[in-house]
Amino acid sequence: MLVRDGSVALDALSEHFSVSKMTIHRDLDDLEQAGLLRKVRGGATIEPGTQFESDFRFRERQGGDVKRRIARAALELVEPGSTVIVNDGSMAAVLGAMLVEARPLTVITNNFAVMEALRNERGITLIGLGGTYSSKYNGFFGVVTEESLFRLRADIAFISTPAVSRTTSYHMDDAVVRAKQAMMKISDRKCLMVGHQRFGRSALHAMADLRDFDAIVTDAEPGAASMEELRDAGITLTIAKDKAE
Amino acid sequence: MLVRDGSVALDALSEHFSVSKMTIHRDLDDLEQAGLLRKVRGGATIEPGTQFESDFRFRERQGGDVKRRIARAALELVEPGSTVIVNDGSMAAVLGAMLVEARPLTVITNNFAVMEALRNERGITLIGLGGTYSSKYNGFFGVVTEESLFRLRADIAFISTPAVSRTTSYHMDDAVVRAKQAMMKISDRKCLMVGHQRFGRSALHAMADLRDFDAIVTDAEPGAASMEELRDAGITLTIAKDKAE
DNA sequence: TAAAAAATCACAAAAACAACTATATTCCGT
DNA sequence: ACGGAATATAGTTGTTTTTGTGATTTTTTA
Repeated sequence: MLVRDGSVALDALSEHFSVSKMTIHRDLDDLEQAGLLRKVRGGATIEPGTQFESDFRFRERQGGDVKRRIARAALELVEPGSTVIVNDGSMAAVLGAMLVEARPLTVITNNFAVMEALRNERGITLIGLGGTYSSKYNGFFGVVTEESLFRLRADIAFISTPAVSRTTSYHMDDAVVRAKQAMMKISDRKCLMVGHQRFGRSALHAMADLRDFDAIVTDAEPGAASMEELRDAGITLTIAKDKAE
Repeated sequence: MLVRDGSVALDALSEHFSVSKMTIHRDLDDLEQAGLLRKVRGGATIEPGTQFESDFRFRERQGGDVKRRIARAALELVEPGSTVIVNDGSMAAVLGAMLVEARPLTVITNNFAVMEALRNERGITLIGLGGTYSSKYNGFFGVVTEESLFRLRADIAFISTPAVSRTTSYHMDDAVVRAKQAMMKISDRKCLMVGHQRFGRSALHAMADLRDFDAIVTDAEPGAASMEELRDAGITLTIAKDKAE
């Protein structure tokens, strides 16, 4: 129900499963503990907040068009023969699948969806990053991931983010931040991919300053306030045009 | 009753067949195991659940009979709560899918099929090993894999091999051998899984001496010559019995 | 600020589970 | 065909877990 509608009422759940509200409360508490949803008054939601990021299975279904546009614009930066890093996230997964168009390539990723998509493609050398699997992000994280990264280097890293406030990008999860930072450290060039609605949001952990990126690809101009802040900081956005191609 | 009504109450079944509720419980457990229904509090239903679709019980059916038998015997060595390593290969993949039965577990693997099977199972902490993906072996290998392993430790490692000659196991691929050896090094106990036809064969690279393993599981006795060599070396095989269970 | 709605708490009740006992059924050698 | 061991099946009892109820507190709304 959450994946379909984004949120549910407690009463609806109680009715649907014919159990008491108390039971629903308790079960939602458990699910919240497990990080699968966020309890709100009167029910539960899967929409992300500052501390909560929704399950990738939900994010995967959202805004496919926007993601495709941004990914396609990002793809322009990839030179055949180079080594590319793709981070976690559903937008990154879309880009990952497109990488076959720039063959031959070496692709480094901790994103399980990208591994699935590229593993049997000829002309793609796939280097998977290990670590502890997170089903929420559908990827690998942790010390193992970071240590593996420091044995490698890449020409360009594609990083995505759920929140950009002023000139800083944020993420609610510590381990995810560290993985992204490690990826940036070992790459000559860095490209940030972010939907225009993600501007003006923030989250618990700061991830990187926008000036650290060589390119910032988005699908449309964010609000005037954000634009001004960016202009002041001398940051230019690459706007992925409507499905020209 | 399920087909007609979609669900049944445990009390109704108990009354209808005039047996105790306990008996109904046990029978429903069996039927659930066989994948015919789903137990819910107070009864059973055939409505599909959310988690239910990726049904491991059916997944296990893929893979030859021999592999299944060896894997099931190997499963006996797994204690709930421990850390298990599963190496590459299709027999290992069959074992990997069975590991849900010994939950909770931490599973370390470079086997892509195992990652696919276990990644969304609750009660399984999946630690994927990174490295260069090999589509031939459907897994990850190379320096990154080995280095990652040395940051970890495990209670038991399940290693498979395509060739055993005298008291040594072999593999044709250098990188695979190194990964397997690294896995053995960081595990308290080691278990070798090998089909009986693989005895009396050899390959380019020596992998390990059979005496290094705490258990060697196979499906049937190999030829008399092999048996004698093993006996002389004081090695005992565990023969996985025919589909007992 | 009071009324209403929702969430929480504490305890009773129901259900599920585990361990053990009893009873039936099958298998085997004679 | 028989007795008896081995095995499978069902029942009992006691424990643990889950759920429901109604009182109580907190939060929201008017």
